[in-house]
Amino acid sequence: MSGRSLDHTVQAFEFIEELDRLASPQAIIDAMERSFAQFGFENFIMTGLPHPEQKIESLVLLKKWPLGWYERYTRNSYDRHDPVVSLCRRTVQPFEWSEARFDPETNPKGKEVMQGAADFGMRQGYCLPIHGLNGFEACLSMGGADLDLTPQTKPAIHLMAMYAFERARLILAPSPQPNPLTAREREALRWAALGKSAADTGEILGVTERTITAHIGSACTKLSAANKTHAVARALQHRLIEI
Amino acid sequence: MSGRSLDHTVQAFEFIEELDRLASPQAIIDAMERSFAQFGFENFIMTGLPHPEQKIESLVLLKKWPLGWYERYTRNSYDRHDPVVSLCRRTVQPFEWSEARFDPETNPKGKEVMQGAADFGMRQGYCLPIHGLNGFEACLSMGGADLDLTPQTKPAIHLMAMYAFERARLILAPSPQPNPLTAREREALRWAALGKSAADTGEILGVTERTITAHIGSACTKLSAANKTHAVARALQHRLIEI
DNA sequence: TTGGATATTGTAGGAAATTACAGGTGCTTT
DNA sequence: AAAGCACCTGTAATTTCCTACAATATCCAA
Repeated sequence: MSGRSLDHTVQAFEFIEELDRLASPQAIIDAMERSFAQFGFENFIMTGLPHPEQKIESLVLLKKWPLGWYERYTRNSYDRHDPVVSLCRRTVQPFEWSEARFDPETNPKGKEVMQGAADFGMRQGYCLPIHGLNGFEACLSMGGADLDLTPQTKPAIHLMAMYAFERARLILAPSPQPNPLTAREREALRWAALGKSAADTGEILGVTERTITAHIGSACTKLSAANKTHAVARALQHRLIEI
Repeated sequence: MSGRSLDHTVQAFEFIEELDRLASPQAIIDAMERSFAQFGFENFIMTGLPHPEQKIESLVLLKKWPLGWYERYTRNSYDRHDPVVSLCRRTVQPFEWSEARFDPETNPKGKEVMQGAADFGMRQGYCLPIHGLNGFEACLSMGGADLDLTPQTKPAIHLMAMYAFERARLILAPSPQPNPLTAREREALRWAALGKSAADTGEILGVTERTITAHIGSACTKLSAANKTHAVARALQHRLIEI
């Protein structure tokens, strides 16, 4: 192992040790800024990936990101066309932005997004997808003009990014919003997701079919769902039920 | 950082570099045996987590595991009661076996499993859960009599375990199964997940309601789903559709 | 060229879901 | 005590879904 790689290695573990002592988002940003700079990263953003009805702005945990680019990105909802976001949803392994292929036919804005990032000084990038349980999706995406990405440095970056994300998540852990569904509504949806009819579920739970129908209807209202299938999809998406 | 931690750090990255050159499962086992020994691990097993109808034996990727314990474990289907397996399904972060709590009331065999492992020389253990994209669940579980688990060594073990798993997965399971659904079936399910009726979707896709019904029916057959809601839930769970 | 997969559409009957209207019980908070 | 919420149930009309039986067209690979 070369001396330079060894440096990275040691600094990666020192960064992780340091993380445990950081108590504020800004402290994490500062530490990341210092430690990721050795690999050429000038910017980074840590964010959840939005559902269709969500905006990415509401899911950003922390960032050091070109302001102009961030504004243009959010204004144009580029996350819906970003090849990096798309690949992020489809893999659990970290990847270089350049590996995020896209079809210009079906996604004409893909090129626009990648070019925009380059215009703001991020010609290269590295992205760590985060997949939690039940479909929680997030990422730590890092960019720069000239990166030091080699088979030696990538694992170090990977490790640093993972622990940085976990630390930020711990600190910023959004106050857990209470589940809007009642226990019965969740049960009714859960059995529906498993293919049971209202009559089936009623038998399982020892109530009438009519009661289950009422619970499903109530859940549909709360979830702004058009029907049972829609409600189940939304409940799964938002991890309100587990199957 | 202490000298001892530095050793671990360097060896972790050397292990990862070495992995890329390993082409057989046995070579991975040998390398893991050498590299994990420094942390006190004498045994390890890399395995998928079984669904209710599966046996864990069919999902083991590779192992260096006490044979007597493996036989007793599989014979008694201990994986259905193992607190480590249970926690593995519920978290994405690595954990010590001792962190896997269980309620003796609802899971009387939990104690039996943990004691059994200890009897075979594994009084302590560390487990890395693996959660893939299609609801795929796996883990790399490692055990020993006296482990060196500290805030310094854990990230190194974590990194080594991740890359060892990924390498083994590459060698042993090179071809992920293609999406069993056709493009039309996915479209039909996607619109259903968004709350559209068959008639709605037919209008959107420019075909008749009957055609959408046929696609949904076909998807139900392929997914062994009882109805549309069930099919959508399964498709979401296995990430066959994106909404 | 021929078989297989995919996509498409039809009819028809029964099952299930959705909605509207209406009401009762039990528990907790104000 | 009153109000609010979760939970439970009923009838009835309407919509949507599911399935069984059939059939045609296209594309692609053996």
